[in-house]
Amino acid sequence: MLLTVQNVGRILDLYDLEHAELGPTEVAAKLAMSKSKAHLLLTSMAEIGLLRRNHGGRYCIGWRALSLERLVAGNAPFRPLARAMALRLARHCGEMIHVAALDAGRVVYVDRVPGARAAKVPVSSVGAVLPAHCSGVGKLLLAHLEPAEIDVVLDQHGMARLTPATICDREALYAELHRIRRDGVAFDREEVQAGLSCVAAPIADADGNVVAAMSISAPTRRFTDNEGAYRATIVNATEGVARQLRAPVLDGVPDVS
Amino acid sequence: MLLTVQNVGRILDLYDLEHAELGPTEVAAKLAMSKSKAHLLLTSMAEIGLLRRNHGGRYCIGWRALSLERLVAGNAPFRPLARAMALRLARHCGEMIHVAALDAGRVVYVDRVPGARAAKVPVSSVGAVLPAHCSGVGKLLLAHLEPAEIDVVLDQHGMARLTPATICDREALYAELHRIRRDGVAFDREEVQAGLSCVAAPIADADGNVVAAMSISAPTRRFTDNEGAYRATIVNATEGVARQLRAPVLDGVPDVS
DNA sequence: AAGCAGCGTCCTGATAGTTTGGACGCGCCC
DNA sequence: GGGCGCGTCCAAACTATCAGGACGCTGCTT
Repeated sequence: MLLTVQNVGRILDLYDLEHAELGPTEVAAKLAMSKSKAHLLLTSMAEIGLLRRNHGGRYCIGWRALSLERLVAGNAPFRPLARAMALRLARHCGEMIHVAALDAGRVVYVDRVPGARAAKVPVSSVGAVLPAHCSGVGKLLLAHLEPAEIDVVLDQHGMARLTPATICDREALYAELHRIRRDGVAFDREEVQAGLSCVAAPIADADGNVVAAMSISAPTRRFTDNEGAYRATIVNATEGVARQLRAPVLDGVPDVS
Repeated sequence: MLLTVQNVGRILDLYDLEHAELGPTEVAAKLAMSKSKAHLLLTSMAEIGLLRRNHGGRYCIGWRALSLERLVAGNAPFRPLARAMALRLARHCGEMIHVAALDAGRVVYVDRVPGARAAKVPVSSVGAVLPAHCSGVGKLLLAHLEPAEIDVVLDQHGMARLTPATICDREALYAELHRIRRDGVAFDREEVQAGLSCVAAPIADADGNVVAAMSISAPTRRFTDNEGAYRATIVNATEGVARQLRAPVLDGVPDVS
């Protein structure tokens, strides 16, 4: 691990919706480094377009993020398939559909399709990042990691409490992940957001590796009323996506890879 | 300029729609560095989420790009204003409207709104990156840099020929940029794409700095028929955006910065 | 109005991380 | 089955990075 690259990552970590601009002094204080080092990192990141220099020497995320985002879309074969399926699901059950993947131990929402009567989910716009120990998709993706990997992730990011229902005990989480592996689905009962529940199922690629997860979210009341149906629906949907991923031949056109 | 950060930038530069995956050997060859160094850079970038490790040790753009994209949106005050204006323009004249900014010497398309009869513009989806010496927005943004900066940009990225009309002579470009500064608008007459022309005008922030450009693109035939009207329209539109940027008080609500 | 405090920026020597080249194991193609 | 190419990993040589301080500036206080 190159230390300079690690510092680049730590600086990017500092940015969120409340902190859209940062100066050298602020960065130096938060990361416990010298001001000159912070300044050098910021100017260098600005030169490669990751950051952008504002009036007055403060730095915000650069336009290059837009072009990078464009490159992400193409190289994940599951993404267009999952999106098409999410659209069908949203039309079918009217709820909020999420597609998420694991990135550096955290959950990234890759896609989001609201249904007609979908619940407002404030924390999960596309690109939003959440810890993996809560949320249906998070626990599900975590459950399909190597056991050693799970510990690394938990050590790295901790187990913050988001609601009274969040699982913050490591042994309890182990048990939960075991259940998830056994059942093939993960439930989130108000662990992320009070009043909001969801059920998630895994999307496996052609090699059987879990590369993403899809979920149906709904207000807890409506969710419990339809729990069985939603569970069956999400499992069918993700298995459908996995089937398409396993089948490289579509419409008689052979894969050209 | 931190060398390691520069290398991160050079690796990101290697990715485009045709090269969505790269391995250490490929990177080492293209950047003339040792394979072990390329490998170390790739793994480090993967650890901070900029890249993502595929099956078989190849690396593609990571999910973090999605979350970064989300952070770009908020911190450019002109962006929502320009978008609203672009929507009005597209409805009004029916053509393709672009909003672009300069990033590390290249043009990044920040927004794109197609009108009802808009021409298909294949090269300019949001996040697309183009050299600055061609295209209306590119020349316009270039024209408002410091003269020394212009040379730096041209030295860095060259002046590739995209169509027979592309300006590839440096003196000719200087003259063109001078005209653009004088007239306040930049024309692109098939310099990027045969059959496609556009007119661009600058968006200036409260300090008078040109932070972005907006353009109306159309098939050359229709464009020349409406040239005067389009020019007046885009100038009015960008001045309208600039006026809103200069006025921190909107609807009687004082700015809370 | 002058002084002060805080910020971003830049410079130079001391240091520690980066770079290199090679060796290993693996899968693929011949 | 053998060879080739790839991704991965290791230890020493070296070069870029790091820390501390000084400068100019802006905005605020006294």
